[in-house]
Amino acid sequence: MNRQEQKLRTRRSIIEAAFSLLDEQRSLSSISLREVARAAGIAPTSFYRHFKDIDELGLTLVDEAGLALRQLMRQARVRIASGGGVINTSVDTFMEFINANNNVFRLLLREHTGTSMAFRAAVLREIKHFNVELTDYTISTTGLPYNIANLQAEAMVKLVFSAGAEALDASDEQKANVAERVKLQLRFVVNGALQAKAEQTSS
Amino acid sequence: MNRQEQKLRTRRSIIEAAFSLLDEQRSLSSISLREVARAAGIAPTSFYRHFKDIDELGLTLVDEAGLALRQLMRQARVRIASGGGVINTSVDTFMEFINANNNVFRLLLREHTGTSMAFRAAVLREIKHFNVELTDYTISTTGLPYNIANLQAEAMVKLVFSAGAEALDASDEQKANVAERVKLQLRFVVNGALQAKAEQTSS
DNA sequence: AAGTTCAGCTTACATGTGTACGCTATTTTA
DNA sequence: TAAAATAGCGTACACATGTAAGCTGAACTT
Repeated sequence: MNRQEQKLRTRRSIIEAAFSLLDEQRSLSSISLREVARAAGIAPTSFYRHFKDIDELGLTLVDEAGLALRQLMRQARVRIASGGGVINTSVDTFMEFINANNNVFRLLLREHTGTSMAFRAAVLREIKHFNVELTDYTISTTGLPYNIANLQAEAMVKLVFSAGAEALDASDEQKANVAERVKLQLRFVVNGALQAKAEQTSS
Repeated sequence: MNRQEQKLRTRRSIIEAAFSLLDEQRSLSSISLREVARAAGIAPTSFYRHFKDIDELGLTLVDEAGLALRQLMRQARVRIASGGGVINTSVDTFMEFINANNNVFRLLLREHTGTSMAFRAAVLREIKHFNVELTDYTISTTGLPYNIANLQAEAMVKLVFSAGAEALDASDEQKANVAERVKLQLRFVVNGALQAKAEQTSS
């Protein structure tokens, strides 16, 4: 077996091990190097062959989580194109993601308000992607002026993420309920923004 | 000096010490008993004379933070009564609170998505207070039906808390900007909810 | 074939942790 | 005033942590 290949494989298993440790009771700052090494099946000191720090691993995890989220976005856009309503499709896609990638979303949520400035910044970067994309989309489909579209997009992302947070701890029925509610709330925002545009242009 | 009184005083200094440790890099789960004891100026083992656990201290802190938040709410209501606009006054009051009680709000924000189920539940209870109060207020002032008022209130609380999170890390100018933006977003929500009512009653 | 590289290992150490145990000094009770 | 209660302390122990140092064997290079 190739040496480079083997190294990558081990690196992968470290990352997977770390994700598996990030259940509802652990955050990045609370998992120890030794613990990760143990779960990955390597000696503690071998960890350093792959990451300088445990923080470097953390940043890698945030990046991976962000990547997964961006893939989700793309998927949502495809589904929207084939009809079904923007809000409905987006929220449903998002909720499916949370269900399927529990720990991935939990990581983002937790580190968003976590203790590491670097992690917070990394998560914010990912959220900003969402905002930019949604702003652009809104402008191109509704013709809202930039400032209003941007405010609307930001509010929507915040509401969806908050709903996602609720859904993480919730039962299946509760999850459905959360999804329903956030859809209605998103409609409030959309309609409010439209109204704001009407007022702005008529003045 | 009274013995009971002295005990309370020490208990206070433990709590204060803990709050002082909860800066932007520390969460409840990352502060150690010994650290708190050190900061409070007592021996590690003396801690147990006041709290069974470090978790028990944590719950106390969340409760205290919640109390501070409820006092804030009352203050906002007073200021609203003397004019100035509900949204404006509420957001301004909230932002002042965050500025003045940095670590207190940070605690709530962090533990809201933290690693301890008990802490999360405790924070949720505090947020629910906000929702209930705001829902009642909305019904009594606008006559919105319960379901709509409730959705609106929930969305508003979420947006304000999210804005608070942003403000925590922000400079003064940025803070002002965040406040401006969230006010506009709240207006979106309010107007959207009003519109939803119009549609619901006309059907 | 000989030499070099390097992923992963074992061993080791200093440091921080939670908490059990028992003592002391002071307040409180009787 | 004598006895009981108790806030706070010092000592002690078992444990987990990060990481330094050096070794080994297999994969690569020449």
